[in-house]
Amino acid sequence: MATTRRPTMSDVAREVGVTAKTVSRVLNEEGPVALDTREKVLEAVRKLGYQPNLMARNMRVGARDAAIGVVIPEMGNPFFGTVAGGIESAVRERGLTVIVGSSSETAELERSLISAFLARQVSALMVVPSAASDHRYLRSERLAGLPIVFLDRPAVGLAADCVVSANREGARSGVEHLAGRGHTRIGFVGDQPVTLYTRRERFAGYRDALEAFSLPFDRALVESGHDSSAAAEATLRLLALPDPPTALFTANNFATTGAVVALARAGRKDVALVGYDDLPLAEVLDPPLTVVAQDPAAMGAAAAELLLARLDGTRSKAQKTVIPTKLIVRA
Amino acid sequence: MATTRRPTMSDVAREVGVTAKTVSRVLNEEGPVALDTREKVLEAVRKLGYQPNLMARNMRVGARDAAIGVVIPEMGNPFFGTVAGGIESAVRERGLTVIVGSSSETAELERSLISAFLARQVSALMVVPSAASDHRYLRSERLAGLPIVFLDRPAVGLAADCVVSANREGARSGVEHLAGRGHTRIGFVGDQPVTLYTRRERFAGYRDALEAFSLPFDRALVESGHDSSAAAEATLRLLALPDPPTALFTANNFATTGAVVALARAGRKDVALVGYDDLPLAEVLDPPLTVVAQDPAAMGAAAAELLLARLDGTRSKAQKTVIPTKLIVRA
DNA sequence: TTGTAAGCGTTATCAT
DNA sequence: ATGATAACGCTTACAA
Repeated sequence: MATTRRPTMSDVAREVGVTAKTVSRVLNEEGPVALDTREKVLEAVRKLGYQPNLMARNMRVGARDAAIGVVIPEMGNPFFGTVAGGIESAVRERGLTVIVGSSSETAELERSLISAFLARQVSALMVVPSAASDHRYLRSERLAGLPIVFLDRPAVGLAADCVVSANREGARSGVEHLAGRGHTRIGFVGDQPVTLYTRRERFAGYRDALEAFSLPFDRALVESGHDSSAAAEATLRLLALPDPPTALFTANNFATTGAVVALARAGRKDVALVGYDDLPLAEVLDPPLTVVAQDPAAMGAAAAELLLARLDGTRSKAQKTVIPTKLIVRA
Repeated sequence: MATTRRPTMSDVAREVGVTAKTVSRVLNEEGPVALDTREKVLEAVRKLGYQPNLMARNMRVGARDAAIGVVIPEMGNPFFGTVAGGIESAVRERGLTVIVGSSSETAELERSLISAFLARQVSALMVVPSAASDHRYLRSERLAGLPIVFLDRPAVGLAADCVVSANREGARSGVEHLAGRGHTRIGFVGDQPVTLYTRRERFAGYRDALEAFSLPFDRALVESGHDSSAAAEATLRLLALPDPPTALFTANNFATTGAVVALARAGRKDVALVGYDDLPLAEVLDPPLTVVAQDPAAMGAAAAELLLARLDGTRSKAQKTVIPTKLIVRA
């Protein structure tokens, strides 16, 4: 298999009998070109299957690559997938490409992904930070004018734009819903590690709600688990308590899934449940699941808007956009 | 805000008092370099915050970018998200970056994404083709030795590697499960458009099963819908039939979600349901949901393996890898 | 209307 | 052990 070399602009030029510059003119619709030269060039382009080399172009023009680098913790998580989709569609009409990488929630991978993006001369960065990461090292990039927007969780050690969910208020509304229905022992199943921004905020909202209803805080009612099977086990531990909770608040979609499965297996339809983040099948569960719904697509779109404004030269100080949540009562 | 220029290799060189080439030598650990020159260079790199420009490097080396372009229909669909995640983790240790774009299931967007990837000199392509697309235009790329692997659905008009689910056999096993339990009128709710490869194959499996059980085929029992609300409506149409089905086979995850919701709203626990593709909450539904489970992560990993082999120079003819499904009986 | 020369930030080649 | 020069594929500035 004679692996043929990819044709360059000069190959096209030679084919037609002109200079590379003329081909460049035709392709960029720049300056005057004789009509039949134009025709011939375009035909040669088709014939040779010529594709311009964007890398070379960008380098010469001194522009960055028309791509934005996006770092998310996991691709398989529909929450982050939807966020990434929101970013992409908001950014597409501007001719920007999205490069996505996943950090598996580790600071090392996050940093190495970001380096890879920077080395590729991306025009902007969008990052869902992992729990342990510190973003001081990005200061020089920010100073150099590279737009960076943080998503779902704010940056650490860096004043940068960010778009987050109304975590604390949302969690509070969910827990108050339970308290309002007479529950006094409400369990909390949150993400791991507990230092995660969203986990901390939602936990704070949980405590806010307890306080608002003058309910005592009991550390024994707080459990954690990163994936849904860990959350299921956490749920069982709570149910096995001497003085078990009569209601649960689960602080993210995996936690909710885990708790729903655990309760169903245990046949415990008497335990009330409110989850942070909506689930596709929430309404058909038995009992139907009340949730604090986020709007991941809106988060992605808002982040993209901020980013585009920065790319357009907006120089205002770092902004924090909070996307409201919505309590969907189904029980 | 003095938007400082990003330092180049020559900047580092000037700082130390050497030539760019020497800096290059240090950074690439190539050729002999005096120990203290090395030290000084590395310090200058740190001090200036120098980041090598990958675009320039790749251009000079004549190598393609160490990235693989992945085209999926939708990021928010956990099936494709998980597939993409499988690809990424399989490919990461080789130092390859994944660039993901979504085609929104349209041939135009798919093609323009692929062009964007090619212009960026990606090392390989991985594509979930949209329904209407034709891939003849990629022949020259294949000839030029660019590895291309098709995922979930084969290429059209192009002999290329592909990794697909055992659609026909899987669907057949699911429908046979229903027939085996005595159902003689089994509805089919599939994807739209009906020309979609996976839809056609799973439909063929449905017919295989009917034939195996000597059940008559009734066109009225076949419905379609692309998202879950369309599938819900399709389900209601089936139930409203004069001689309605007593069981349903839903041919993808959205169709399944839609049908589950529709049945629950109608309070129809008597209608049996088997879905293609597993759902996180399948086991806790009432009645529990029996599914034909796919393995999206395995699909991504298998595709990545094929791709890496091609990158390593394997020149065998196009391969088709079929990932088996598993019937999970829960009812 | 088209061509020539130079240069973007790297690395290959050949000197020194 | 290091440097000078050319080159990758393209575009800018200027000339013809």
